[in-house]
Amino acid sequence: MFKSRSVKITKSAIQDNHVESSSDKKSMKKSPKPLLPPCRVCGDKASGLHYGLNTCEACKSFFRRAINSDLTPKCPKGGGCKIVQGSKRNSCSHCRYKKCLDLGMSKDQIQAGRYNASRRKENVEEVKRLERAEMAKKVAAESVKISEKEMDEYIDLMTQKFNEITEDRKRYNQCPFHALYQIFNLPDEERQRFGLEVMVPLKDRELKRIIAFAKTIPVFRELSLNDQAELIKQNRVEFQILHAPPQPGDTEVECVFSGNAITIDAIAAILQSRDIAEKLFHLSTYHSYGFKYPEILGCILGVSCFSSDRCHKLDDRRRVEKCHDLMLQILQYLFKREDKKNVSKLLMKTTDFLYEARIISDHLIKLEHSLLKKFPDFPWPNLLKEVWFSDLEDQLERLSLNNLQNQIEHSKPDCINSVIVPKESAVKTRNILREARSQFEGSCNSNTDSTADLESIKDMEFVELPLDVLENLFRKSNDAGEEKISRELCDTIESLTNANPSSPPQIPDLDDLISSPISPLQLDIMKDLEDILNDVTTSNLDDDYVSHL
Amino acid sequence: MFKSRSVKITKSAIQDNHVESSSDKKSMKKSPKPLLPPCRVCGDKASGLHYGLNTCEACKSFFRRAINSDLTPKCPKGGGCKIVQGSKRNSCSHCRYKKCLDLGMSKDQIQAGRYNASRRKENVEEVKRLERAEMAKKVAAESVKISEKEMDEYIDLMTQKFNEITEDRKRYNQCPFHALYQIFNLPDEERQRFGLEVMVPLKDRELKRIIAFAKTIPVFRELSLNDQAELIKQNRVEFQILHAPPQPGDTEVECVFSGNAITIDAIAAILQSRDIAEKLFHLSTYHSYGFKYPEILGCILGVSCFSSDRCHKLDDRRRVEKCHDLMLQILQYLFKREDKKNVSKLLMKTTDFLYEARIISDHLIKLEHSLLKKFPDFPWPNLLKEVWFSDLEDQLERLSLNNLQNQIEHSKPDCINSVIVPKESAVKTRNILREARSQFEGSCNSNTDSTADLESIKDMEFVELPLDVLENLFRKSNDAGEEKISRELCDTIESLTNANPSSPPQIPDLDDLISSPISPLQLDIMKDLEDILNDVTTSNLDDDYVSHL
DNA sequence: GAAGCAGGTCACAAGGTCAA
DNA sequence: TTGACCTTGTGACCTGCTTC
Ligand SMILES: [Zn+2]
Ligand SMILES: [Zn+2]
Ligand SMILES: [Zn+2]
Ligand SMILES: [Zn+2]
Repeated sequence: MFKSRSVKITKSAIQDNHVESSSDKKSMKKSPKPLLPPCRVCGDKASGLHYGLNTCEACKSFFRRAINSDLTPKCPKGGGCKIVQGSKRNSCSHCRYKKCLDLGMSKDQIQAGRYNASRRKENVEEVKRLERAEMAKKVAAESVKISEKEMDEYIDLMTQKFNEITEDRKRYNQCPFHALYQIFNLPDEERQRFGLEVMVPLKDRELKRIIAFAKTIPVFRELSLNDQAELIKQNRVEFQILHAPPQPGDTEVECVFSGNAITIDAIAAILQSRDIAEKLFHLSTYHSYGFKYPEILGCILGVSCFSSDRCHKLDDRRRVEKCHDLMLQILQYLFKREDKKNVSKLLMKTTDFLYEARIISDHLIKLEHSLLKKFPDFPWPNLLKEVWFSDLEDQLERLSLNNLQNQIEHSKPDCINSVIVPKESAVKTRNILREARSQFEGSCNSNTDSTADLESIKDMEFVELPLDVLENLFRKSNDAGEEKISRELCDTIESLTNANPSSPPQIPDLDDLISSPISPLQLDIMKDLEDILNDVTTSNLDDDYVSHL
Repeated sequence: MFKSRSVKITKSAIQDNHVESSSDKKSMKKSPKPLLPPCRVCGDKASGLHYGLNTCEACKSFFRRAINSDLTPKCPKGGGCKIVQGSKRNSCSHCRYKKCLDLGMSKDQIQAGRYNASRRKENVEEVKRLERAEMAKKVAAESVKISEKEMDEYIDLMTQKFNEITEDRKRYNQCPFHALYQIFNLPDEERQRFGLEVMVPLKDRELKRIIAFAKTIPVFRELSLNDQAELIKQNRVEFQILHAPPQPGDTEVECVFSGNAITIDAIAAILQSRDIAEKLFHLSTYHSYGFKYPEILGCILGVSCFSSDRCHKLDDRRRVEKCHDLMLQILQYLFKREDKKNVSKLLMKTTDFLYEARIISDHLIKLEHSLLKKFPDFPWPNLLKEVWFSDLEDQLERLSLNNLQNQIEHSKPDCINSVIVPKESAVKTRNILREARSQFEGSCNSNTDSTADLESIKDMEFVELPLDVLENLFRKSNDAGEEKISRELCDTIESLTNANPSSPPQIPDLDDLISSPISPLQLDIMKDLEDILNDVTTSNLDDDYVSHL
């Protein structure tokens, strides 16, 4: 963890700092990972796209020489020579040349100049895909011990519960999951509020369905209450997507959500993003792999219940990860049981399926936050408010801890006294601190950074925050979290735990779901976030800010 | 103390954090399409006007660098390097530079600021034209697939041109199409000649209108020049009927032709056939099916431009038929677009409509021939003479090869030494033979044969021709045909095809087509024609008619 | 104020160099 | 012969200015 430090940063200092930072950027840019898939010829680290193929420097030079010489791709040993990384790639130049040619290297495949956005994206996507495939392999390799009979039991259990919650969903919540987000498209605020009144109880019940499902999994029940709460909080949106994934429509531009056909344009409008709409539609392609049967969807839901990569506050992360492996093993067993031939393919598809659902859920969470901000005085149920609002905190945390901390560690620790965070986060930071009755002290300076090498942030504004302030903030947020985060959620989970395990926990009636209205003072501050952006530039961070603790 | 240090945040972190996804805003910005023709230098996607030429970013940058360096346009390899899209454009910078200069790129061609409307329109027009040409190529390559958007464009195009030629027709040729044939009813030869002098330029212009219309159809332009000429020649009379079909009159025995009401008796007298007059009048009944709107008539004209069943010398008959299908498909789409319920009924009506027009046109062609024969020394425009006269040849050929030859086969071959041909053809035969410096031998016996199976020739006079003469004749006619048929027509068509690909070809403008405008005063004498409808005499065919060719 | 272009920038690849 | 490193040309994207 960080040590508490307090450094006064004047505006001029920050200006200087910024100038320096640009030179830093250059020095940092020499090292940045190009993020390329490995050399297609030998598997070594690729240096770029050469003659139309991602290859290493060695293979690039080799091919250049090969095409300018009279080297033939005919191997005297028959052509079966393996071309792999290291000195082995030089074992047979004929076969190396042949492999280059077979993979499509050619002088008229040359690409000059910069990458365009799509090309870069392709590379990044492929690296990610490879990484995911690697992960899937690892998981398959180190499986937890569980008998087939037990796995059958697990599958039966989850299938049964899946059918139950699906039935409940049909009875009480006919509308597809995107209905909530349609509220944004309603013409006036009155109607939007009315839409909320309809939707919010459904959302609340949805959360309870998720809890009910998770609680039927024995290993889930054995986790600490905090961990159960955290897992449900972090995976709830994904769960909701996976519970009823879209099915292919009659036409290419249509998909069926909960029985309702809808066009991609409509979804794009509702979700306010064409990219996400396309990803959502792509989920329907998994329908043909059997991702529609209760057994398979139930198992996939089971897997998703144990995704720990978004969780930050787990009492026993290792245990959760083991459970996750277990569920994957059960899914693999199910695939094997149902379709022996395609197990590995189906596992791959599952990985992709979950990954895509995750991307989509990230977006949906943002939309939910917008709702919270737009209607801070709406009588949100405690449970919903807690879970949704907690996401905001988590988002900040994730931002700060996972990325900033990472970056800070790569620099000399004692040379750092400030970080640049997105303006928006700075505002949230301050608000959260205020909530915690803390003092927000010190100075902030906003600037634009248009030369950022990452495309998506080129128009974004940054705020420079003294590091100590951030550090305290993170600790504060963490400490507070351990005390009383997710009380409502824990209570709900617990109340379902007490039920007789032999008879599945009852899903409460709709009437019971709406809690008494609350005065969400905490949320008020979120309302004017956008307006406060200006203040940040001028307000001073107080040096004397010392956290209690 | 600590030194200042900034740490930049990674892209993913910021994207996750950004609630109002900026990518949405960008996707909104993405929608306005530049819509430009491809790079003139390399053919890649152009980004705008650079140094006076539509080029891609690459060629723009290249030229900028070239003029600021000591690069010469002298190629060491002789200058024949092809500069095309992709990595090939970098194969020879000298030639690339030379091509830039040759195409007129230069520093003083630069233009800053906005497009004016006209140049933007030029660009859009050219892109559309190129797209359509692409489509036309596709059609040629056997794929008759066409999108609705493309069909809409075709319809717009044809409707627009239909309106144009209709306007032109109104301005220069107020008289109905049958006015020409009224010449036969003029009392003396002097007036008939005068009538011809008035009518012939109008007919000439009419032909050019047809050419102008046909040339706007992209798939038509893609046909070989010979095929274009042949189609226009064979379908011109039909086109003329379809362009302004009669409209229902106030009474049953009246019809309105180009605004002039006329009785069926009068038409029968003019066309020298009551049967044809009735058929012509029947066309007016299609008025109620909507065969009066520019969209529909335009499309029907489009269909009629590709009727290949009267053509004998097509380079690529299959392609023409494909085009015909395409036009029918577009017409069908139009019907569907305008009136979903009656599509098949309307299509049936179209077929009938076209068939009846065809019958009528067969008759009108005969009348035109009579004119040619009656006034062989009239200064017929080359174009008209060629087209009209060629019809005679064609008619002879068709008659002879398709029908007579058929007759011959059904008889014992060695018992035949003569066949019966229409008298008219016999005359032509002799003329053609004379032209070809052949000997016309044998005797002719004239008789009438009203039982000929072809409707159009049932009232015609026949002559008996020795077989060997006919055979020689046919062979001669075929040989000559392939060499220099329709030179004038081809020239006219070609003159409307702008060959320069870099400047957008103009859609043929009718005003360019007419050499000397006709004084509308001349049209006055046509009024007198109405009164002189009494003398319908079958004038004798002149055997001594020798065509100048 | 939007559209549009010249010029700048720098990520990118081809090809050259040279020590191993 | 190989491959790490360097030089040079390229082009996707951006900025600032002009024009409408
Ligand atoms: Zn390699
Ligand atoms: Zn080998
Ligand atoms: Zn170009
Ligand atoms: Zn050259």
